[in-house]
Amino acid sequence: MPELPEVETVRRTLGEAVLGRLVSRVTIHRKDIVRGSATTKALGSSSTVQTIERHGKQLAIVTDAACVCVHLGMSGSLRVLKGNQKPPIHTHITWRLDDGNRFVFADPRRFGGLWTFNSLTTLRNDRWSRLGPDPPEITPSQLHRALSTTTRPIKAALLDQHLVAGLGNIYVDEVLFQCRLHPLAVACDLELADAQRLVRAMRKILADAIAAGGTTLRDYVDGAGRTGGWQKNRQVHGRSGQDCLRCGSILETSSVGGRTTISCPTCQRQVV
DNA sequence: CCTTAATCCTGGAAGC
DNA sequence: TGCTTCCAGGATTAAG
Repeated sequence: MPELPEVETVRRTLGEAVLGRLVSRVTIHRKDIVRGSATTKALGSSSTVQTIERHGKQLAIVTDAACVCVHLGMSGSLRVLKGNQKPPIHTHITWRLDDGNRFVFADPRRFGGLWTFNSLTTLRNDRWSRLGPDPPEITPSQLHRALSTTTRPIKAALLDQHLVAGLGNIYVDEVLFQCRLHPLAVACDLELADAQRLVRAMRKILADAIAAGGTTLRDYVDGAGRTGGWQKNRQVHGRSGQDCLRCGSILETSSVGGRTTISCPTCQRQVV
């Protein structure tokens, strides 16, 4: 379930433990989780961690000799292990640091993965260039223009990482509820004012969720192993059949873009 | 070019 | 209690 706030929280918490550290050894437990060159060198062995970057839901662990793009998918995690701390189940890659600690990539469902690049520039040019802007960066007119190109439901469009990067199923439902927009509203029928409201809501909700350390429904923990706290702020996700907190109607479940969707039939506006 | 649907995978929950 | 079935979902791929 890692969406932008969870991935950003991982970026920050992992960074606290690994920035400036030398990677003394990399162990590949499962090779097919790595796309591109799956050598320990390409994964950062014998190099120093310089920065961890994020675009949308993806991270880049950048050393002075390697650049590893990490996508957590649905169940992936990047965690620091102190001392002899036991690695989580389904740990696929282990990085050992010069301070004796380790950090690991684990992913039970293997929807995530690692992609190796020569540099952050190459990653940005070859991979991240296909993603839309992050919600904090996108302008209302940019979003309006992106939405104008598709007849898909607004929810499907917002989940498309090529238009705007970082939203997943949980936050997109929350954003649409906040904006009083129905998930099935046709994207290209929305007006600039709708895009303005969407941008404002995305920024607010994602910023609040980052401040709360992300949302933990079941498995998610940050780089230090801590759970998030934003789940208690959800207005619609996971509340099917319960009262709308705004108007009291019963929240309904549907499937939009193949995803379970919760919305209020009364106060979320259907457009065409 | 566009869209939607199937697919990958495991573990937890629900059903029998 | 223990087995089976279903479901969760991000992104890619195939199909319509």
